[in-house]
Amino acid sequence: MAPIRKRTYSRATREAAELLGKLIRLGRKERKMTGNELAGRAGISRATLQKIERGDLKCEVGLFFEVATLVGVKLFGAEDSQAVPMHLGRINDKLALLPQSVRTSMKVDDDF
Amino acid sequence: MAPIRKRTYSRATREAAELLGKLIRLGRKERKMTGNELAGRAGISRATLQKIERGDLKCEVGLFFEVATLVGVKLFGAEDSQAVPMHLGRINDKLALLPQSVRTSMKVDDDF
DNA sequence: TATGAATGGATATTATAATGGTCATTAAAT
DNA sequence: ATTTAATGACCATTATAATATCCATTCATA
Repeated sequence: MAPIRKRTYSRATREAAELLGKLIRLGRKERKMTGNELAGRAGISRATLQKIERGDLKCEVGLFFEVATLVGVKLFGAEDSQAVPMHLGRINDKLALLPQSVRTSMKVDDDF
Repeated sequence: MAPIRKRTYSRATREAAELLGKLIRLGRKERKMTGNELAGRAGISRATLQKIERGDLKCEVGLFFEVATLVGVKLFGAEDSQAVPMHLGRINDKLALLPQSVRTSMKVDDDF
């Protein structure tokens, strides 16, 4: 009955999702696809596609990305299909160098 | 009991989420934050943060973006804070020019 | 202008994500 | 080497996203 959970999102988050949603809608229209067509291809309902194009933050990230991919929206400025895998490789390297566990140095015991 | 719904995602989608997740983990470690700290700041559970950093496609896009923002991961190659709003403006302009409704021209009646 | 496709929005139901808790393992700092 | 925070993983519960379906409206075409 009572709304138990209320989330807030930063402006950056809201605008990023709104942008992605509109890029998707733009891509869809450029390809002359209807909402039903795109939803069908993505394997989702038209209602969900509408939420995505509206930038609804509650939708699955997987659905956002899947639909974006279907209409040719490049994620992470991925010019070609190998950009993301390549970027992934570099990130893995950087992560491997970092300490595995972050430890906040418990005490600044500098009075020795 | 029986798994009713099974979704598949394209490779591009999976890799994009994996990349974003790792960028988040990298950003977190660079800032020397623990999982609990970041989860707390984002207002989510540690378990959910772990899913996000793993690139779990089932998580909310809003949570992905919120956490990314918190650790300084730039979405859509947004160098500064005004890049996304500016991009948004341009997209709105392009959308305004397009026909509001996509109509698959019923018949290719080109024998006139 | 008429007409039907396309869209926008709402709702009840169903599938599932997020949570909070627990336990085992790892590894940073002493 | 010891200690203990940090992490990784799992599970039952709860909150909620996705669906299906509906109706109203808009608008591209004939």
